[in-house]
Amino acid sequence: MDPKLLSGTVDMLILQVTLPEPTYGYRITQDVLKRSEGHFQLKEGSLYPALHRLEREGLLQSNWDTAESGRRRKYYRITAKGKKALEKRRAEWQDFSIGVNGVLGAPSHGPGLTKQRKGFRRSAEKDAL
Amino acid sequence: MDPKLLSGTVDMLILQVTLPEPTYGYRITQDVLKRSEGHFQLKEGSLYPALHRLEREGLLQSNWDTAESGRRRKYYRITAKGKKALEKRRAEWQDFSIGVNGVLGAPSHGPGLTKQRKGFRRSAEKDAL
DNA sequence: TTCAATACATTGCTAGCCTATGTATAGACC
DNA sequence: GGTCTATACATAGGCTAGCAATGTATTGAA
Repeated sequence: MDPKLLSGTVDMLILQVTLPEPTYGYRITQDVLKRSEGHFQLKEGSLYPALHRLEREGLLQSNWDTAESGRRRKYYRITAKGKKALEKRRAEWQDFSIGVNGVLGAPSHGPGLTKQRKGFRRSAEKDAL
Repeated sequence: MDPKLLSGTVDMLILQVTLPEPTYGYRITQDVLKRSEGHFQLKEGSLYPALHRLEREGLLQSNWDTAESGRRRKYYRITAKGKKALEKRRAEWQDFSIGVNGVLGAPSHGPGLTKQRKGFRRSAEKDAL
């Protein structure tokens, strides 16, 4: 997987997985790996700077806690501002995805995609492939 | 549109639009803009370096020509190597797209992420292809 | 005690998209 | 002629963010 592709989606992915409940860095990597069907292996060098960035921007809040196992973990929870930002980024992703698939001449589908355009993409498919 | 998202797809998009017939820089920007439903405005500062890069890598070949209009244009055509690379990048894009949509979750009935559940997912990625 | 997994963090590198800027021509309009 | 817009190619410099490499530390199993 070309790491360049991931660029710009990492924040969205992180916000998304913090949505159901507060979680912590290491678990986020496992979550993303699993939920992406093994496609994304979020590296520490990307994850932790991203978490710090998101907290700095007020999209996440954190607190240290110690699990029963005895391990210290920094739990992150999404803020109201973070939820709004997530909404926006999801919408951007939809647009982006539609755009790319439009150029590729492929149909675009995705979660929560409710605005399939009518007759969009007509010219694209005749010369695709 | 967050420019970061585009990162890593520009080459693929360019290769794709050169597939049907040799074309030139300015036209590529117009093509991409149109075929993406106005979502992508490929900037010169991204386009021309990308074209040079692709040529350097042997995925495109170019030649100067003068159109009937009298304008000098640099026409790019895709090479065999370029076609292979395009195939690969298309496949990568598919994987990537599936991965992101997997993390974002299943289509929510009634768009919005407020009614997110855990343990969704299965149906989302099937039709993402 | 040795190793893997868990857990957080930073430094420095690199790639690539963009803004800004530059050059030049064609065609339209006044 | 003069001016404006669209067309057409190109580069320099800045910024961002993902990554590899590295460091620290704990838990639990072999």
